[in-house]
Amino acid sequence: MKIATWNVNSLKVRLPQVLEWLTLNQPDVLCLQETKLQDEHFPVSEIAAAGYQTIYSGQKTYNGVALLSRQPVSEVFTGMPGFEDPQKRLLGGVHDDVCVVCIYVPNGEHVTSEKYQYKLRWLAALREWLREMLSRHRKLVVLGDFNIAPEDCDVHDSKLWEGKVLFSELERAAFREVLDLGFIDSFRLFDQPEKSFTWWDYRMMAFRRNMGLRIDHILLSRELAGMCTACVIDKATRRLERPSDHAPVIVELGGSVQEKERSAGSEASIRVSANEP
DNA sequence: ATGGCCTTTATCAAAGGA
Repeated sequence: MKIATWNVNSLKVRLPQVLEWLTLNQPDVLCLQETKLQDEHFPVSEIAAAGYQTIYSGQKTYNGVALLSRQPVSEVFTGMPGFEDPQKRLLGGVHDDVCVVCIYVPNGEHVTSEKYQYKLRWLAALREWLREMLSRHRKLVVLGDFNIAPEDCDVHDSKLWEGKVLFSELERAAFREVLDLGFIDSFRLFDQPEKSFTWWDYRMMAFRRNMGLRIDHILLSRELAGMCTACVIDKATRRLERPSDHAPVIVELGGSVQEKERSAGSEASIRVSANEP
């Protein structure tokens, strides 16, 4: 099972890239953020033509999240119960037996901004809600644009970013508190290239100079982490003409013991048949 | 050097993103 997240920075602009990306990567689930579309304008039929069902929660101009999937999603939810928020930043549901939560954490603007306080409130509400979700779903994935670089190695220049929004202590502490509920940062389950990032500013030739941050994440419950066989950042998509400023992140699941044995068995049988005269 | 770019909006300048 392949699950991915991508902040597209306007689905209207990026729709051709999204359709191309689906064809190329064949994910089971793709979560989108910053669709910036009201629900009545969501391109349901174009995405259906590519073989994907959709759930979405959008608004005019800002925010907006969506979940594209091969199989239908059940138990669909939008927003967090008990946290009234006109900004459309969260949705999810159960795909196969995996509960998927797609999030677009507030940016925060600046550490002295009222929007920063909103970001911290939003993250506290997320933590408490996820605590409850974990008690109900052993297979839970929380993915999206967290707008937080968790560690020094997730920032191209940690001295420069010290204390700044996206890397401030309070944001990083909030991220750790979510992990402490029992989530694993899938990207760090594997050896990764040095200076791996998911976002690069459009300005300053930041992408060419790899001046980025790793702020898009895929967090897995322990049970899913045990099945995870890969997590990669799709940097190639950031190189396209007229790109989003974020690159997609992809996890591969299904590495349970049974799955591994099954795939090892089929490889062996292929090898045997290939050796036959 | 405190900007640079991109997207949106009852555009043509300003806000927001990160």
